[in-house]
Amino acid sequence: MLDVAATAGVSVATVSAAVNGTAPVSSELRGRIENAIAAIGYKRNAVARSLKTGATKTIGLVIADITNPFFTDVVAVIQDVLHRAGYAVMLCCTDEDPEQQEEQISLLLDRMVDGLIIAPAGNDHALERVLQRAGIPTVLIDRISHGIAADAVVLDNQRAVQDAIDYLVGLGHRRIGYISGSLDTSTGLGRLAGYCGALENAGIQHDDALVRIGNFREKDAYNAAMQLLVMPERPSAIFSANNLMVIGVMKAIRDMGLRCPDDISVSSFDDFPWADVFQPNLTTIAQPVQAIGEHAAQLILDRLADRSDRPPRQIVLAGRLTIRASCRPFSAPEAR
Amino acid sequence: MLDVAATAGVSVATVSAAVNGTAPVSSELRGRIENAIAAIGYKRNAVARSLKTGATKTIGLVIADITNPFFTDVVAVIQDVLHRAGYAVMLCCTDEDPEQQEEQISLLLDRMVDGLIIAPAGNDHALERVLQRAGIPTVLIDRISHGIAADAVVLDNQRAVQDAIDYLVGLGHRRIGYISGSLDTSTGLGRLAGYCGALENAGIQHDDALVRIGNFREKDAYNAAMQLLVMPERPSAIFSANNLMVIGVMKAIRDMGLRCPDDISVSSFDDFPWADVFQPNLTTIAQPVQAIGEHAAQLILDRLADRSDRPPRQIVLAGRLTIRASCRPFSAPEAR
DNA sequence: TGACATATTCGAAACGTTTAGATTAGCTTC
DNA sequence: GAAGCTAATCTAAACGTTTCGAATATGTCA
Repeated sequence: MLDVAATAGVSVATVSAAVNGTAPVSSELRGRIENAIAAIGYKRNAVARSLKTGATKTIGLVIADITNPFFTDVVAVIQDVLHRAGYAVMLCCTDEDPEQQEEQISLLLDRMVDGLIIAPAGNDHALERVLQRAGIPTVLIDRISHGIAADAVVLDNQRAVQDAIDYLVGLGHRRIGYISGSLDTSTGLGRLAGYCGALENAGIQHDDALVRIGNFREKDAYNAAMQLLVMPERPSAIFSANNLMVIGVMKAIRDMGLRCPDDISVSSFDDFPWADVFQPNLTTIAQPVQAIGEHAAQLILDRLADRSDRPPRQIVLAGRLTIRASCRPFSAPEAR
Repeated sequence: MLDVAATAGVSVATVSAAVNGTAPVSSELRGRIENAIAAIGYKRNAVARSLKTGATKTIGLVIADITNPFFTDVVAVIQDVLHRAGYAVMLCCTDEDPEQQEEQISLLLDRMVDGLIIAPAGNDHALERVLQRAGIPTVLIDRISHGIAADAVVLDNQRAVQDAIDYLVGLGHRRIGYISGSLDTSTGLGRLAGYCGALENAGIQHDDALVRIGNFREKDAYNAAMQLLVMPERPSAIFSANNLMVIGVMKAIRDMGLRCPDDISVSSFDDFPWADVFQPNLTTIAQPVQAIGEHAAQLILDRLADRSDRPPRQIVLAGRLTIRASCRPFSAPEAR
């Protein structure tokens, strides 16, 4: 900028004013400055700018797993909206590990991000303290962390799972296996509550043995499903609490020599773009990823715009049960 | 940091030395400083640090589409390696649009990233100039851009596709449809060359009408496949040049009332984690995503470590044809 | 013509670090 | 005991911006 000022024969203050349009500059000087900029190939140094202004125009985005299509779908729309608003996005993954989460958030805070969008892993109170201290706008997505009073956009997980289980019950299923996500997350908890609620409504006795923890991971879900499938009286249907886990469930079913939906019905949280064209065509709960992303981005932009301390807003969206062909009416097992 | 220095009763230089370990500090002062840091809750300001040192410890990562599982797999391992080395990653998406690409790169350059990992969109010479001017270490992944002399890690696309087409030819197929990616990319070109090469080797006359551009996008691929399927003498097999497009191909097949593999064989570039458990079990070319990511990260770290101007290294990896059940031996159409 | 408002432009002090070079203190060594 | 080292610490100048208040120029009005 000094070089520009020198070749244009003006002061740096004027260059700054011209570049940012923060103060009137005569067209004469503006012309000279623009020429100088073009000649030198000057680019404003965002780091120095950030140091002075205290704003990096960057948002930190913390999710569990970049390999999970649900998160990437949401990330894609968040990025889109924020870029349009002049913000860059710094993406970090926690692998569902609270310790890594803290590390990543610390890294983002070091870099002075202006705001944070987080899908919290675990239910650590550490997060609460860290965010308190950071004192920057934060919005929670997908999951909420107990005790953190922040803007959030989440799904009505309980309602959504209840719909799915109701559907299975309606097909006559009574012994329904449930592969749960980590119970350290609000999603894990909420979805399980939906399962339990639906069973209770239907007057079906809850059987602890039918609920297994898959930690939202394919591998863990595979093992969990295996345990379900080797039971003497195995479930006639299995519900998986997310997209990654249902792959594990399907692999377990295959490895046990069973077929879906002939031998066992399967349904899961999160939709797949290919579900319509690959068999079994999975019956899923589709999340409104577009809406989730847009709301999250908008919430953070609002907070960034007016620093007013309006009370946190929680946006709750609904999942949509998408019935395909992976669930069959219950039929008594012939000879197991 | 001044606060820390003040409460510890030392100079900022000493605090800096203690924090960074760049100069010896007596254990006496080190203790006082550590206490002061704990008391105040001091965190080093990375922005100021970057301004002074000229390094942001951040790598820009530019890909086409965060929604594409191939890219996210690669991104995941790159992030992992770079984080371990103390670098943050800033992820940007171009949507295969050279203009957006330039914008995103500009944004990263503004923020003074220390290096760039790019899967270039288009074959613009603009990119070349921009990178030249930026003068920071760059590694290209997945695709190479003509005329850019940079480190790169790519696949032997031609060889890989040739293997797949050889396989189809071996099954007796003669009219093989090809859904191509954008021919502005080296991957689009290389994969098409593999198709053409295999056909030539087999002595099969090339038919332009069998090659359609799907631009690596599901939607475009759907339309492209539709054109193939309404031909009077439609192909008996279709190869899709990436993962997103094969979904479009399958949808087209379904919408035409056909079945895979009964009526038509399908194969594609890029593997799916669920391909083993959903029918038709796709025969695919799996890319070594782990290796791609590790090499890319290592190349950039090497460049960052020694600024030596060693000639660019190009790492070429091999794809692996994974035969499943989506291709059948050719049988003459009965009554089409 | 002098006083005053208005419109531009400029000088210089931040922002929070790093770091080269100066300073000081404490030891050796002759 | 002076000279010379070494080790630890400090002072102060950067890094490239933004921004406040001062300075300058131009025009207007009495």
